[in-house]
Amino acid sequence: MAAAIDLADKRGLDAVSMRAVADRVGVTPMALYPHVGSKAALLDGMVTAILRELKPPPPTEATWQNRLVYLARAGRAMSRRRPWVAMLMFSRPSIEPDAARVTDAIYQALLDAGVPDAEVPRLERLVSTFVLGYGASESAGRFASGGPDPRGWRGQVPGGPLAAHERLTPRLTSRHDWDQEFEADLADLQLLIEAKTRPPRASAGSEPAPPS
Amino acid sequence: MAAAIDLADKRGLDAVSMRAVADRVGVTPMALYPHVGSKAALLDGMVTAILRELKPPPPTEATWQNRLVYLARAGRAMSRRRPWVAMLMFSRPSIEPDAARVTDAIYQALLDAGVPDAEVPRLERLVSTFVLGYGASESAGRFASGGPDPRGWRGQVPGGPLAAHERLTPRLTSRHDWDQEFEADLADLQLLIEAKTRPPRASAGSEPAPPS
DNA sequence: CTGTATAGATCTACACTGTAGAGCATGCCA
DNA sequence: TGGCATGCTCTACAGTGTAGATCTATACAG
Repeated sequence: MAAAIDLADKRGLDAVSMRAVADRVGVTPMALYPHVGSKAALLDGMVTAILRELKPPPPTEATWQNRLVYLARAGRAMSRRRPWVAMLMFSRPSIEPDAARVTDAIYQALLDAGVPDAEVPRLERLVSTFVLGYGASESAGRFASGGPDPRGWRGQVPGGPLAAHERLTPRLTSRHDWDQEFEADLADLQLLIEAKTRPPRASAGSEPAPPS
Repeated sequence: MAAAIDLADKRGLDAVSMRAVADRVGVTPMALYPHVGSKAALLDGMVTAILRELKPPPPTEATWQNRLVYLARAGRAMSRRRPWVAMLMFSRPSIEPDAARVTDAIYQALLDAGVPDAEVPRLERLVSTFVLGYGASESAGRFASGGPDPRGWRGQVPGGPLAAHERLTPRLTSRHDWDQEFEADLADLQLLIEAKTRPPRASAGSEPAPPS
């Protein structure tokens, strides 16, 4: 497992092949199979190992905000250190024991915040999905801005000009600080959580039907 | 492109190989290269095509809430119809023209909601990252619950029992409605956006929401 | 009508992938 | 000493993306 992780860190996830891992362990590819089962299981084991080395949740005495922010930052840090984990984690059930450990910490923070029990699991998924999505976007290239050259959206678009883009141009051309954005997002999510500590109310309004 | 998408729809993304696509087009694998450049470019082209077939944003007369919800639902619907797109989209810069079209619609909705210009791009990414993450989690298996059998987290965990899980057991064992959860998440994000329509404050005080 | 240029498809080949199946060596227990 | 299980190795197969050279059919100049 360690060999596989090291390989992914140094030469990318694509370089993690049975043969490469076996070589690094000093063994024949087929020797791995009794131990890891399959390539998919190997990738699974890699995230499990990473998840396990995620530092224990912060002490209970800290405020729930601090604990939540700590966990979120830890998640993002993990995904920056290993740009390959985020994508893998999307394909792993979040129920497995190691993931459940950190899930539980988030549950706890939300409970301490005063979120009603019925809302806790959903909000946990909301938060963790966002953190994971942010990490994946960063490391897989979705957030790649290409610098201050807005050639992408300025290219002619069939449906006419992009009004909002035009208006926001100054905001879009300046280079971006992704750390800062993440922190701002966390603050907003915190806000959202605080809003849920008050009794829930029904939403209003009629919405257009979604496309099938 | 259509052949590749059809293949992915019917036999999964892994079945999309140069040879398979070429076969379906009635041509030799190498004949594709002058047209698509590479396998990576082919996958890129697939999402581009999907993005392009995403219905045009709803009419401007609708409320911003309706437009936002419409777009979010459309995104999720897309990721349910083609379970392979969400993961691919994480590795595609969101700047490209086709993506920019829907990005612009979200910008517009946020602007109409009264979100200050400086916050709009970030909030757009917050929302779209979540929607994409939700879709990816659903279709790649992260949200796989395994039904009402909580064997996963109930398995012995080295660091002691999972207190919050224990407390939330009744909420966790019941089967889940992911449509409903998505809607609830959207409502929450809407709430968050409304909170940002008030002038941005430097500190993080928590004020109850005044009536609109 | 002929000759040639050119765009596009093809064929072959290479290095590589995950893994099934058979064979082989070593250590433990009777 | 024999039997046996465990763990490793070897070979092989069907598949991958794609570089390089070759072939073919079409369009156009004379």
